[in-house]
Amino acid sequence: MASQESRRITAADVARASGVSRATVSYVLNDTPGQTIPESTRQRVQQAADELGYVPSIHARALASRSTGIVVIDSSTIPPGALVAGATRSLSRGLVDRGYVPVVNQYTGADEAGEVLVTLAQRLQPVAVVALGGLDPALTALLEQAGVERIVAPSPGDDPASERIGELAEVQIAYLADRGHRRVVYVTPAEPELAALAELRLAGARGAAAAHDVSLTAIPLHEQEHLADELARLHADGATAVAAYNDEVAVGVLGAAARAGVDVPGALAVIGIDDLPLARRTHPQLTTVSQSDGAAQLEIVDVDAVLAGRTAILPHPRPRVVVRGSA
Amino acid sequence: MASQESRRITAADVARASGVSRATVSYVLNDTPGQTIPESTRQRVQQAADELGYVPSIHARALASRSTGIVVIDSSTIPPGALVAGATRSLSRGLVDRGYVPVVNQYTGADEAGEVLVTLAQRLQPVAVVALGGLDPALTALLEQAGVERIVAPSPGDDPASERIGELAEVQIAYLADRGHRRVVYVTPAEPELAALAELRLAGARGAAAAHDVSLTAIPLHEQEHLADELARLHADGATAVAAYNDEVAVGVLGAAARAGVDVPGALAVIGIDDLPLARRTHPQLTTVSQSDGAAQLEIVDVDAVLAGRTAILPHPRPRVVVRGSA
DNA sequence: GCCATCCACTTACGCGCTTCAGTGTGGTGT
DNA sequence: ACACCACACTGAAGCGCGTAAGTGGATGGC
Repeated sequence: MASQESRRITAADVARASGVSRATVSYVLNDTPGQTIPESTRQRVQQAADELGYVPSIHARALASRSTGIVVIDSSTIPPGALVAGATRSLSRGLVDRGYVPVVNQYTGADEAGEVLVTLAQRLQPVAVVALGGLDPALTALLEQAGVERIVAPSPGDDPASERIGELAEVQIAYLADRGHRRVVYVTPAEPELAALAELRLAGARGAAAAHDVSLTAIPLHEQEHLADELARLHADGATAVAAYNDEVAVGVLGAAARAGVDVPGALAVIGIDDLPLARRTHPQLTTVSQSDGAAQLEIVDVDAVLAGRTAILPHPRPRVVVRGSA
Repeated sequence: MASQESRRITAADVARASGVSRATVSYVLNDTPGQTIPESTRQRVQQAADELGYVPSIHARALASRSTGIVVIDSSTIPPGALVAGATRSLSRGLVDRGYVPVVNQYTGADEAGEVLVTLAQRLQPVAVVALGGLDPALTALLEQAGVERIVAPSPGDDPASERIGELAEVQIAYLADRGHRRVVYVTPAEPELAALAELRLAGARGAAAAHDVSLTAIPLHEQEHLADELARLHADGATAVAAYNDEVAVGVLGAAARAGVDVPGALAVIGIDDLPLARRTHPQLTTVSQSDGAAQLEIVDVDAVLAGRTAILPHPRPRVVVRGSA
């Protein structure tokens, strides 16, 4: 069933069409410094390229120049949201305008070790990796080993997302302890693919609980009816607060509490993690731990600065509690 | 400041280490059919590759075999959400396991013409593009022209996501009309990047409203306090139901209603779209329009089938109302 | 008038890989 | 004893490009 298999247009085609050699085509199209090329030739080549719809092969380019022009924008260590989306978008635009090929690696909630990122780096051999959410030293090392020249991350070197996962739970517990809660329930997600992350969070929570002298009970996010019963029981048992694995789980806690008729925050305080847009939409609005400082921070204006590695994108994303109605 | 620039490990290194030729290395590592290679050699090569940490260059591979192994997973035509995230995740996993390099192209709300997708296709020369949200014929043509061999889209040829977007709103309105609601409020998201989609939804809703003789008022998802007031006012004005752009917006509506003391579903029915896990976590639980026959449908199990183009990824996702507590 | 420059190019190599077309060796069939 | 063939490989071409090195011709200086 093979048909006209329209061959890819190469620099050789452009050369033929404009009556010069391939080298000249390359020099013109890349504005190679140190070459003197008259405007007339330049235009002829340019026009031929346009007319033929020539698109250089990044693969051949990568081989020849050992530099791909690919930039991986990694947001795998930071949960999605408007901030990340905005940063990704503006960065992508800027990169495309400069002739780079941006490739994004999204947050999936299941790439603890950054394997996807490393695989991508190994296979695609990007010139740069821009990690919006930070990178731990181990990952950074792996990326360097994979041959990535430029690694751009916020506050390079200091605590990576994987370490912060537990820390966020510590912040929750500390906050609750501070408000006088002594018996708190930790609700983890039911999805098996989040189990590993949940373990990290729980570890952090347990550490903080010990330090602050609060007793901690962990339960998974059951189906609403069941959870409502459980919450009612635990509350009757003396629990006065629940810390949720993240905001989405917290919504489930809020729902179950409402169903059980347990007043939030009066009878039970609830705190999440992530500060998703969702957190502002519940009733009561969700108190939560945010990983980023203020919205504007993430809008990347100076793409060149980012590429030069001079700008930390999310400087010091020190977690902080955003106090709303639920705790 | 150049240092030890650790050279990339190539197939030649593996060949040298295992005492065979580069050709043999290639045959072993790719399981090239039609070659007879004894288990012993196979193992020697494999081991050498492992020990050296050999990672083939997709760029060289692309040049030589005119097939990159890159698969673009495009969700630029379908708004983000847990469904898409899940599908993307499972597809990526499957692809990586099979030696492909998945590259995702996310929804940005600003790529109406699919330029990003086309650019990506042109530069990366993927073997396949998997469009989770469907593709219109023009785009498909452009991709083919860019040399993409396999283009996988749901129910190929028929309505792309952009058409279905409005249809979902029609289902919402039809359901509400059916339950006797005559005055309904449509709540759209506030994010500017969703404006275009919201317009599509609204158009569908308006069409259905006209057909079912219901009057429709559209408002954006304001900040909670404001929305609560507005909802109270609209309810006093005779509105008995609200249809939300999607489940996440619906959560905001539920929150505002609770704040305003408007009973759901007694005084005000609320219906969402997407059937996210979230929909089961609110109180009352959210009645919503599901795009898939049960959540599992979007989890792509058979990656091979997808790659072979034999599977529409979202097979006939006939929207249906999942009735829960809120409407 | 002659060599040095500069200009405007071209030639040719090699990046790391796949793959086609061999090549030598040992075993079978007759 | 010889042809034949499967086996287990190897050699080398070439994918599309960047780029170092070269080439021939027009100027310029002295």
